[in-house]
Amino acid sequence: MAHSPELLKGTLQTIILKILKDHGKTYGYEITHRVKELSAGSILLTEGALYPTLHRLEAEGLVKTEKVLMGKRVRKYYLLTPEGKSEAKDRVAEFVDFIKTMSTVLQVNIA
Amino acid sequence: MAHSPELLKGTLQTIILKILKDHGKTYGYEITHRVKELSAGSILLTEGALYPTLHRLEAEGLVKTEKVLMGKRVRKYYLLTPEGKSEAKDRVAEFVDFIKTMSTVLQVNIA
DNA sequence: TCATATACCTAATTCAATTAGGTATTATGG
DNA sequence: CCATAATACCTAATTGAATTAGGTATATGA
Repeated sequence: MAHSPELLKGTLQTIILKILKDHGKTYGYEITHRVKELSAGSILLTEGALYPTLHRLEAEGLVKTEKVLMGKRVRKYYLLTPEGKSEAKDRVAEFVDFIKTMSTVLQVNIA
Repeated sequence: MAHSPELLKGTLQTIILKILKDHGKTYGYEITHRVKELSAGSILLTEGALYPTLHRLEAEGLVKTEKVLMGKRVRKYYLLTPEGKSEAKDRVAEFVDFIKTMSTVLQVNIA
């Protein structure tokens, strides 16, 4: 079911950037649920990992935020900046490249 | 050329176990060169990463060592224990599973 | 009313990997 | 013949992303 968390390291930013690119503005809690759904439950992005990563991406200028009042609760949407969009594309391409290399090194067929 | 080192995190043990499984007994310096060659220069496994990992695998009982005297120099071969062989298989399978999941999440085709 | 879900967050810790060395032997080009 | 590169082992200190383990508050369904 769930993957070894070791392998997930280094992929969190890529996942989040891609989610934001495909889905447009998304709030934090929603991101964890989208990842869980897309991965059929095998990638469980905890909030302790999510929020620091989002804040890091924001500090790097790759995402920006919009606060929306929902009843008495403030919901914070995250969305890509233009640089974020470009970076999302690059990171995904890099990941594809990486798994191609790894497939060769590990001598496995990805079909 | 070289990949973002972030993505490599968590894959080092898998790479090393697979090299030892395919190649049989191999010494440390040789492992770095095999990985570099197999990856066409895009995975540069430094010795600072390699040796601690090999020692960790040894402590976990997945690899054992054989010292061979080459002239005045001691060469230390690393080879899989039976548990290491089994673990190598499992780790590679896990990695394949992981990239399948990631392909879905990132919506990319691996061909 | 009480647990569960929603929704944001952070502080402390962990631990693999990076950086930056150290030591010594063996080949090789000028 | 000598200096440099290549071979070959290693470790200590640091980094930094992720994990663990919380905290706060609102909304909802049984």
